[in-house]
Amino acid sequence: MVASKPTVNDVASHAGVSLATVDRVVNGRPGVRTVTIERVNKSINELGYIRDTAAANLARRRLYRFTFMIPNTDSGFFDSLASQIEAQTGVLSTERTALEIKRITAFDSHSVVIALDSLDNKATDGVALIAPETATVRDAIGRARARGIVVVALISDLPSSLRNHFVGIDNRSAGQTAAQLLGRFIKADKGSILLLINSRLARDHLERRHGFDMIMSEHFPQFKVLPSIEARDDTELLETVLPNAFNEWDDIKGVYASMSSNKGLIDFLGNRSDDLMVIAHELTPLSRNALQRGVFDALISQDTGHIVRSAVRLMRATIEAVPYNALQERIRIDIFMKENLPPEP
Amino acid sequence: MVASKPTVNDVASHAGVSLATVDRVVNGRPGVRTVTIERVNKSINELGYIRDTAAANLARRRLYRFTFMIPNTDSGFFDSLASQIEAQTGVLSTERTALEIKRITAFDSHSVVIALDSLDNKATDGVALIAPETATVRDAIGRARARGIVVVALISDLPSSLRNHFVGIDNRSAGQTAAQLLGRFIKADKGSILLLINSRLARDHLERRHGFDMIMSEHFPQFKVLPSIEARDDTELLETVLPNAFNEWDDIKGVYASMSSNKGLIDFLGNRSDDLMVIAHELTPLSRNALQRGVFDALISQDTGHIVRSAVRLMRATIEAVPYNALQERIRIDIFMKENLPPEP
DNA sequence: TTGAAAGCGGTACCAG
DNA sequence: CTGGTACCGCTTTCAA
Repeated sequence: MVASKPTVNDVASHAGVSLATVDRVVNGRPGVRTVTIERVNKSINELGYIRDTAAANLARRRLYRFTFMIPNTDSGFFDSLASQIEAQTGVLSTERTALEIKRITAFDSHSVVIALDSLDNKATDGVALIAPETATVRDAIGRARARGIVVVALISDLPSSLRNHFVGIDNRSAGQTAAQLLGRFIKADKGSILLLINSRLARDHLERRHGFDMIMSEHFPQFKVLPSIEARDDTELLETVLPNAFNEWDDIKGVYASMSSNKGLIDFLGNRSDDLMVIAHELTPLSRNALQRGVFDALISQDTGHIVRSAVRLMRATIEAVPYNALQERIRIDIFMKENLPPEP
Repeated sequence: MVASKPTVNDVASHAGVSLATVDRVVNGRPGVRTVTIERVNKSINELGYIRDTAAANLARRRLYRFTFMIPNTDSGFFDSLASQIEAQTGVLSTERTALEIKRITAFDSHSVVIALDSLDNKATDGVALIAPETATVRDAIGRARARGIVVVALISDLPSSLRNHFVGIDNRSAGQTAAQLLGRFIKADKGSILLLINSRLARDHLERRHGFDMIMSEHFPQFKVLPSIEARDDTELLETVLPNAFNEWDDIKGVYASMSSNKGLIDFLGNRSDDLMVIAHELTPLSRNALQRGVFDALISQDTGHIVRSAVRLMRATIEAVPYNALQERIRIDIFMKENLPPEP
């Protein structure tokens, strides 16, 4: 009964013009008189025409080629990100989008710069990047963009060069969330809190620390937050650094591990049995297991599937110069406890 | 350089058959000799063909009409669900799917039965249902299905009639999560905990209570969980019931509000100032505000957008008789605190 | 049991 | 500036 959606054909006949002209107007292509444009737009409004993007993509047959640059660190989180990218590859091939993964050396601007400069703008339309915020990286991003490659920041923001082109959680809020949970979980009425980060160059970890400190000093002044330990996702490094910390400070009641590889920490904590409260980041097979065994008390996480899909949408929107609602696409800060863990993939 | 994805045409010529035959095989339609089927499948595998669903839908031009039956209770949660359905309507019109909302009387099987029986199977392909688990509802679901209408349960499972056709959170886990949070948040070393539910007929609330009790007795035996109060999303009822409860039990240290309308509870708590810990369900404008003001300490929630999209995918998959990965589509149990609230919509 | 051909809603090239 | 038309990848009559 309900007339089906109007198509370009309906608009064309209603406006008394040809298909081609309607197409020109709809896609804002040049070569149409203003009066004609107005006539077509009038018909579009009157008929309530909405473009069928699926059909458009089919006809257009444009292929988007995107590269994801992921640190090659031994981290379940980046592995999960990579596997999500692979998982999306199948789905996206239907949407004329091809994804490629390039592993770069972690915490190394130079590696990022080389990877970025070697990008062929004939074979790559966009790149999603996890990188430290340094001057050389910023310059390389500028060069890639000058060659017409769209660049977005993943996980860790690069506001100096990629304003509004960031896909990831609000890390300050993540740090605040961790602080609130940890502060409430710790039963003792005083003590120290240990904070582990990847690297002082990583903006995401700095932001988390800021958020964490803010809540701690405001709501839990009875706890003392120790200086951050830089762990660099380095399991061996942690093997020496952690015992030292616990020797030096004998009243540690909580740990906030903001880094992306938890192996060293879990190994260390697994051998202890005290009432330490531990909050870590990112849901991975390792951290899931630690949560289930009670080694971790909660996890702050971000959905890697969401991140990948959002990054793709952001790159496409940028290329097509259509709006992208960053607020709406904002990645959630997930809180996981043993009880609300999602099923294993 | 990379040859583009193979199409039905490639498969057809590779297998030495026509387009129509490939289509028959791909879609499992009858009327093809077994040998031919095998030949086509062989080509499909060799070429790595994957069906372009966008093009398929375009050609198929089938329209799916789905109805969502939502309780008409004064609840921000159901409103949010309804607005998500409306929001999806635009997007889905592109995917040849039309959504309709029908508000039914809350907690009333009779209303559900009437709505279900009045569904025209010529105008409706599927219905997503929030309903109590009663015999009359089960029978009405049976009749709708007999008429060829696909039925799925939303939010609250109806396992007796809709095995594997449920979209919502695992409510037992949700109750466990609430218990774990509440138990950890409460600083006192003993006291009572108040539990509020919608209705004893609502399976979701029963499951939450079970999960809650399980964790409480196992990990927090020092707290006493009081009998559930049935609140029926009725603000006025709560106005009398809550003061009574707090008079009768003067050592209440925590509240777990499992119902979907929090208005009455917030009004009541807003006038008190004690160290009560409160965990409620569902992120709505009201509960968001309560969280921000510190009236609530945490929220257990489920993403209404996800639920709507998942329900649509489940109904479509059922109609097309293609597999639906319930595990993969499982709705997350979200935990929100003041610090990790998503931006307002 | 199979194939040819006409679309689905758009896009893009080529003429006029 | 505008129109005609041949596709895009797949489905669906209608005949053979």
